[in-house]
Amino acid sequence: MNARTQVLLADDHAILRAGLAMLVRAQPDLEVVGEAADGIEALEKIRKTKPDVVILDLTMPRMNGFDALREIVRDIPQTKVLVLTMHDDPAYGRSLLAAGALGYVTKKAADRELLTAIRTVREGRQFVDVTQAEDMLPKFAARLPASRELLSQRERQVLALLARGHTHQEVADRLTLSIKTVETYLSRLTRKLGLHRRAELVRYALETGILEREIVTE
Amino acid sequence: MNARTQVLLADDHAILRAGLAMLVRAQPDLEVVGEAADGIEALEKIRKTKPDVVILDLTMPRMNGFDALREIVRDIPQTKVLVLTMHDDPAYGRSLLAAGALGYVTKKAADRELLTAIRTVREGRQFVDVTQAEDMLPKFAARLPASRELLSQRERQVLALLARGHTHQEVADRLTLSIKTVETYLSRLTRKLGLHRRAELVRYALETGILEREIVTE
DNA sequence: GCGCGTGTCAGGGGTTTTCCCGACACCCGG
DNA sequence: CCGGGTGTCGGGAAAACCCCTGACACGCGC
Repeated sequence: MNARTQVLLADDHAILRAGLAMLVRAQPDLEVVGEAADGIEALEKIRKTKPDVVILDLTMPRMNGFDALREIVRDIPQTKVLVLTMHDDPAYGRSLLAAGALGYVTKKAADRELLTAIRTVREGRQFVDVTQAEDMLPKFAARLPASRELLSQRERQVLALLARGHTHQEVADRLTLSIKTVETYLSRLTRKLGLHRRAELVRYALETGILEREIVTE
Repeated sequence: MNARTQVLLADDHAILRAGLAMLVRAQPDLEVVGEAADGIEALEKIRKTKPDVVILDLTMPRMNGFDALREIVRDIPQTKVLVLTMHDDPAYGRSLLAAGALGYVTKKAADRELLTAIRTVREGRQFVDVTQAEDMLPKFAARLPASRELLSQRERQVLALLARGHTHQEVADRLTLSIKTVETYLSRLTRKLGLHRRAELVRYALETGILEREIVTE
């Protein structure tokens, strides 16, 4: 069984994908079996090609990487997920592993590190970017119970747009909603999170990555 | 004069750099003469190698791409700057061109597009990512004349706090200013940047790293 | 099948924020 | 020594936000 490890690339940045593809193809033990520019496309191709490893970006249109991750873990468990993100928040990485990702590498990492990560998760072992792994694995055991279901998808969208500085009306327009609906979401958000000042909501969005990865393409 | 076009890559994501490097090296008319992971390193290497084109990311540690851009334009004008950003805000692109960048390509663009951009700016011609270029170039003519230090320290502080969702009053309290003073800064910001909607200012802050790096401890 | 959470919308009114004018003093460079 | 950029502040009006009350439909779980 010395077939090459099949890798699928999912990232909305075509340039990055092209680079990754060249990098991976240059390895004798790896091959690229597909690319995807968003979560939905990634899921389709994963179902079709059943790659050994998928390199998954989190910020993607249509379906973000986080949701894609959950579906992959549930439906195609034989495909190992290596998350490649731009952010380097250890707390964030933890919830990724909790959600079923096997590896976590930031785009700041060196390319050899990414290759090592691919080979590690291929074996079913966890790999975490050493540059910020130090305090992550220990704490990992004491994971938070699924508390990120706190907010609904729609609420996260609204929060993301709000955090980006949009007015209620702009959010409503973007989501094709009434401003009143948006304000309902906002009031639910403040109630759920116990955060009443705008800056607190923005901070929450920044810290949880909602602002970065909740893409609203409409 | 058929020497290869010398390209320097400045981006804090090593993986992306590696990919870009392979992509560029695969071109017969281009070569990579250096890489940099932050703005300061980029400036050093540009001064040393005087590349024809620098591919410049905006979000970088130590010195962000925007500041680097201004220094390059001022000190090493023979090096053409092609900005490679993750975001796709046309309004933002305009201020990049105003600040002296010759090109503007998002990471979502295809790799061929990036190569075209490199070859275009090499000739001294402007290149703007076609995917969102439509309304940009016309408006560009009506830009403010390139002032060098675009934003003052104080203006950046105010912008950072605003982008974090603070109200004018909160910003004023944090900086121990009158709310009226804060509002003057804001109006100057909008005038300087040509960005009038709040969301545009927030995005500008996110992209230039002002939001993340402008620490206000007071 | 009855809640509960979600998604959607509305009215109204008080409060806050933001926006657009103007103002003045300082420093620095041409 | 004068003009531009900056740092500082005000007044007043328009816009946005906040809050509360109410409504209805849908899906999902127990």
